[in-house]
Amino acid sequence: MRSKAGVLELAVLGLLHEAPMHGYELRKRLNTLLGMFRAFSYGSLYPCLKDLLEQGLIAEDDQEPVPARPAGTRRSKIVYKLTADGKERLQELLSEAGPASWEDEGFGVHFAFFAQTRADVRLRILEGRRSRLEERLESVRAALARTRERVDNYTLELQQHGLESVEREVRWLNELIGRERAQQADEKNG
Amino acid sequence: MRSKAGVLELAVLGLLHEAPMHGYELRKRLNTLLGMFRAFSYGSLYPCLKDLLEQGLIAEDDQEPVPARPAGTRRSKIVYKLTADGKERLQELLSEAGPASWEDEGFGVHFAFFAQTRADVRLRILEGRRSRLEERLESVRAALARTRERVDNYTLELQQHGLESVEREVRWLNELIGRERAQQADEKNG
DNA sequence: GTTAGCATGTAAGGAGTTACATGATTTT
DNA sequence: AAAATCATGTAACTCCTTACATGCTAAC
Repeated sequence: MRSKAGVLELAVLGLLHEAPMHGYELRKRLNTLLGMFRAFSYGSLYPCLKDLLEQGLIAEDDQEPVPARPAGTRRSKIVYKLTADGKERLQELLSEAGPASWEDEGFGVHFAFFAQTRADVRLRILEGRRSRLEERLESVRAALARTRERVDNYTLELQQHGLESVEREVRWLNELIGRERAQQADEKNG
Repeated sequence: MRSKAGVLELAVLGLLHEAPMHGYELRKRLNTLLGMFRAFSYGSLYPCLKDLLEQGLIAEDDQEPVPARPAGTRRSKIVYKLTADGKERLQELLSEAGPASWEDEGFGVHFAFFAQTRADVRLRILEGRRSRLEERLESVRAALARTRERVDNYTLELQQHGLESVEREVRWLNELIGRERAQQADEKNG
């Protein structure tokens, strides 16, 4: 019966785990963190915060540097922090190495919090994404081989560029997977 | 008062302009055409076809090779073709060089139909996308310079990879723009 | 003292997905 | 004759956006 299982939830919990923050700041950090991959608007962030608050995963952080404030005055900043439940939920989200973590929508966000993710989960996510991309490559290459001649130059150019982009990401993943494996081997020996 | 102004409308009209087709085939062609960029499900395609039919932009193509069919039997394939209004609408969509044509969601689809697009519109779309990406590069580079030290390796790796991907697309656009310009110059001379 | 940016929020809606439901046709 | 895949469609829902509404605070 849990709602809002989207990327935003993870992103917000992950960022608040690093440091308490208010909504406006959160959104900016979010959009620089995810830079090229995603951008969120206030219209989705604030409802999400409201929801997380109701679920008890985050709470208002009242440790303000200037506590003396006329009663009844609405403070203009609302700083949020993770609750114990929120930390637990974050760990749960960071532990799942399933489609949600390697499909296009989720991969960037999951990767962004790899520093807080267990090594074995990291590896499975990277491998999951790689095989997802390889599936895609194969199906597009097959389609290209089938329709080779009967397609205009722009369409071809687009497919070629798409293909190369994905091939590039696969090479990147290969390197990361290699590093992760080496690191795991180091830890076993050490 | 026009609805469904999404990418699907353009994609469907564009594909039907090349040849009449039924929904199932349309979806497959769509997903190989856009390959790496997008994928649509039947749940969005069929409602879209219904909508286009109601708007009179497409019509059922009854020129079947086997016209003799027991009356009352629902034929299992429904082949659609563009109407005159549909062709007009397609031209309208292909002529607009605005944000819809160079933002992430729309660019791939617009590019895919460049063969049917006027040369000046093509150029403006390519330039629009390039400056959009350059804006993004600048803001991410600025963010990177600001937060350089206080960020973990994975986050850095992600941002770096994102940056390089976009830089690569910019180079690709540069090449395409160069080609378009050369082609236009050729046409002026002859 | 007014513009620009900080800060929070809501209502309406867009564009798509998933899951379901059904039946025809082809392949094994 | 069973299984796969072709083919069409709907209902409920998700996640997010846009546009709006409001007020505070810093800089020029």
